[in-house]
Amino acid sequence: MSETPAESTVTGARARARVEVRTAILAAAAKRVAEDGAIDLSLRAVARDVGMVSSAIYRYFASRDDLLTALIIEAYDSLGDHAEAAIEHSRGRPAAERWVDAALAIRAWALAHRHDYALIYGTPIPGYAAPDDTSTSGTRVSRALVSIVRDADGLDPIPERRIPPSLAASFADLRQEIDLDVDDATTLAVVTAWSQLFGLLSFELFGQTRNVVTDDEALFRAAATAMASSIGLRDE
Amino acid sequence: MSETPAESTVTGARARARVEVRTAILAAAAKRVAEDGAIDLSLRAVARDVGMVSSAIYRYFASRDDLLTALIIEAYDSLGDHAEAAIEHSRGRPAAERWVDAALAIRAWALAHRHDYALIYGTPIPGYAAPDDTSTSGTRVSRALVSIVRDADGLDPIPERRIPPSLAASFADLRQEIDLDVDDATTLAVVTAWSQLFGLLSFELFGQTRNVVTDDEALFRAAATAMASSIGLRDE
DNA sequence: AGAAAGCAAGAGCACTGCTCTCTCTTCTGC
DNA sequence: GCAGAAGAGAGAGCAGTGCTCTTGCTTTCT
Repeated sequence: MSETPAESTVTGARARARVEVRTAILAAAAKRVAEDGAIDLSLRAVARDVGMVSSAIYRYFASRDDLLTALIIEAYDSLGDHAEAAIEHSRGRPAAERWVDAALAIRAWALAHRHDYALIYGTPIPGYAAPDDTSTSGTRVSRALVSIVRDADGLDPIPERRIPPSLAASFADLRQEIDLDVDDATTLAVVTAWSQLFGLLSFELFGQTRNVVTDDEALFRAAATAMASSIGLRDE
Repeated sequence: MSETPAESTVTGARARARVEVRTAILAAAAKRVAEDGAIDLSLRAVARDVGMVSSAIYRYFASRDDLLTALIIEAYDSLGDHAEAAIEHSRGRPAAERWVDAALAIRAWALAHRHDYALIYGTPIPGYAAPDDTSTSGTRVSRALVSIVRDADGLDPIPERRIPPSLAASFADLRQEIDLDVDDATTLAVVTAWSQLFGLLSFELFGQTRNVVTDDEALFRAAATAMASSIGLRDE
C-alpha cells in the first residue's frame, strides 16, 4: 500500500491486538467483580480467565488498582448511560415525574449491578486517589439529574433558607459549573436530594434498611417523590 | 477454699488472662483499622503487634471476619455512645436545634473515626452476613435520633403524602418498634432524614462532594436544618 | 495425682500482588 | 531489506496473606 491509511487503521496488527487483549482483560475482570465484588478481585484469576499468565497483565495495567480504576470508569459510564437514557426518554413529562423515574432507573441499575454500585459509591479502596479520569464519567449521573431541574417548566416556591456565605459561594460556583439558574435554597434542595437519593440506595444495598422496611421500592419511590417536591418540581 | 466464690471470680487466672488477651488483640486490631482501614487489616500483623504467632489468634477469633465483626460492634457502640451523650446533653432545648446538634455530633465522630465509619456504613465485607450480634449496637444511633422526635414538644404540620399500603404497614411496625407515635408522612420524613444524614456524610467521607462544595460542614449543617424542618421539628 | 481441656508455637498449604529475567515476535529507521 | 529497538508473553521468585494441623506445655477438673 502506497497510500496513507486512515488514522485508526495506521496502527498495525500489534496495536489492534493490544486493545483486543485489553478489553478481554477488562471484560473478565468486570465479570469477576459482578460475581464476587471488587475486594475479592484477583489479578491472577483474571489472568487465568483470559488464558495468560499473571505477569503479562502488567503490560496492560500497571497494578491491580489501575485495573480497578478502569472498572470504576466503566461502571460510572454504564450508570451514566442508563440514567441519561431514562431522563431523555421522559422528556416533556412533568418534572416531578421525571425525577422519580430517573431515581427509579438509577435504583434499577444499582440492583442489577450491586457490586459495580459498591465500587463507585461504597468505601473507596485505600491507596486509590480517585484520579481525574474518573471525574468526567463520575459526574454524568448527577448532571443528568440536574438537567431535570434545568428543563423544568417553572418551579413551585419552596421555603427560603439562610445559607452562610461560605456555602453560598460554593453554590454560586456549582451553579455555574452545572449551568443551573436557581436560588440558594433550591440549590441546597438539589444537593440534598442528590445525596439523599444515593444515601437511601446505599442503605438498601448495604443492608441498613434490613429491619426498617420490607418494601424497599415503595420507600424509595415515596422518598423520591418527597425529594422532587422539596426541590419544587411540579407534577403536572 | 471450701467456700463457693462469687460467679465472676470463680473464673480462674486462665479465664482472666483470656479476656485480657482478647481485649489486647481487639485493641491492636482497632488501632490498625484506624490507621489503614479495614480492608488492609492483617491478622498476622495484629498477632505481631500483640507479640504472638498468627495461629494463636484463632483461639480467640474464629476467622478474620470474626475479628472484623467484633470491631464493627465496637464501632457501632462507640458511635452510639457518642450520639446518645450528645442528645442527652441537649435535653430541654428546641427539637430542631437538638437534631442539628446530634447530626453534627455524628459527623464529628465520623471525621474522627473515618475508617470505623467506613467499616459500618461503607461497603459490607463480602462473606460477612451481618450477624444479629451487631443489630442491637447498630440501631442505637438511629434510636437516639428518633428520641429527639419522640421528646419533641409538638411538631409543626408537614404536607400530607400518599403512602402505599405495603409501605404503610412497614411504617406501622416500625413505629411500634421504635415507640414513636406520628403519622405516615412524618414517619417517611424521619426515615428520609435518617438516610439523608448518613448519605451526605458518606458522600463527604468517600469523596463524592469533592468538586461540589468546599465547606462541607456548612453544607452538612444546612442540610441537617432542612431535615429538621422537613420532619416538623420546631426551633423554639 | 492423673486425666482433660486450654493455650501458644511452628511448619506448611494454597493463595495473593508484583518484579525480574528470558525468549520470541513485531515494528521502525536507515 | 535488514538490523536494532520495542513490545509481548512466560516463568521463576519474593514477601506477604488466611487458615489448618501437629506438637509440646500449662492450667483446670475429677
